[in-house]
Amino acid sequence: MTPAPAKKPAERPYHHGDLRRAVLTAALDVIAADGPSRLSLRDLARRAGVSHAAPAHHFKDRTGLLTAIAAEGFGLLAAELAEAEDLKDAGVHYVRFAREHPAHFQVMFTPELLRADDLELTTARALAGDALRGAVASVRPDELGIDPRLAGVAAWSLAHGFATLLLGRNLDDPIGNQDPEDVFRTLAAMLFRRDA
Amino acid sequence: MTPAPAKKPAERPYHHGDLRRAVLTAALDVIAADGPSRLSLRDLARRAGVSHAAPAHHFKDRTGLLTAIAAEGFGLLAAELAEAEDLKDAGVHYVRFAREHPAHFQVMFTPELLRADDLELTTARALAGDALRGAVASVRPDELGIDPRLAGVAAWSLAHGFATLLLGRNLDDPIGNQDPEDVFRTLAAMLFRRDA
DNA sequence: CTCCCAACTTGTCAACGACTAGATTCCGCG
DNA sequence: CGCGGAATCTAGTCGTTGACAAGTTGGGAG
Repeated sequence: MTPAPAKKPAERPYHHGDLRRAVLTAALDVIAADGPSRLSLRDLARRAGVSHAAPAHHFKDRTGLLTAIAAEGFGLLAAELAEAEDLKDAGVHYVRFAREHPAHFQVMFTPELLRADDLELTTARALAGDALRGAVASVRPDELGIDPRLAGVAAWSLAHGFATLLLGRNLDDPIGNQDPEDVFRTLAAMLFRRDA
Repeated sequence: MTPAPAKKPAERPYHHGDLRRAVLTAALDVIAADGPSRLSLRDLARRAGVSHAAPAHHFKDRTGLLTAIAAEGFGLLAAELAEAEDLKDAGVHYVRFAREHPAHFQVMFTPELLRADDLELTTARALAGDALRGAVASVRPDELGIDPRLAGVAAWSLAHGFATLLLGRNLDDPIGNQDPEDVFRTLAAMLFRRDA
């Protein structure tokens, strides 16, 4: 039997074709523009040209939609971190991810919007966690001189804080129009410089 | 006809007394427990024992309430930072503030929930910004060896990221049951250790 | 071809934010 | 003391939303 990948061959008959993806994409637009609070399932349905209850069939409810977005985000983050060459570079990729997927990033770290026990979410998050720990392990222990677990927390905190403040437009003044990734490289160098 | 028999010592008079403070406090409870998204003006009114439209008189609308909370938060943060002795200590106080006022902290850095041009908010934020810059200025330039503005960004990013991840319960595994402030002191030491 | 089931629709309900008009109480000022 | 304006709170309403229930459509497996 053909697996029937079910791409979208039709315009918009009774069946939308790929409503799930359409709703996800529209949701990401709304969140990036106005935040998760202004997200409305009915609005997404309108944008997709379907009835007001159609999205619920794919995501159960609002929380389900946001959980799906977070899970997708952790998958994308894991892929991004996998490309990093060392811990400092992982931070750069972390910041890049936040800037390229601001909606995902925002939802991923707003736990009260998510179904914490969702399987897809927890596995995707674990994947991203593995990627981070892998980056930490790539540093020779004598290079940082402290518990590698704390080094991971330090790197994560610095990257997460920088990314969060950046997305919240809190760093516009201090860093002006410099490339954020370059600025972050400087910060990371402060954290991981070897003692002479 | 005398009104209904008084059930409790303080049967609700027509005027609440300090509804503004009561609504603020209740809102902080709700936000700390369930996040700003589950905040409902009508629910707060019920908790305070007033009609569903009463809170709007003090805060105009939902955004007004959240803006008032953020402004109060920046004031509290400025006071907390003013007690710091140096930049590293300012970070410790920043983390302490986030733990002691999680609801304020969350709202302060969720700009899409706030009225950005609100006067009280902008002045309070400026106050906190001054406090942070003051802490940065307390460091002798040769001690960090880089642009002091970037040092401020680094310190803020580290403290903000650590606090954010902490409140989101993302660091439960890595730091176990250690005192978060102690952990942060270690991280800050990484950032600001002098070369050689 | 038939039947099953996922995708989608229509209808409904309670809750909410926002707005309006009106009632009650407080307080400054004469 | 009392008067009048203003602050505070109530009551009613409207449009929107999330969630749910029940019915409809159509594609595809057998």
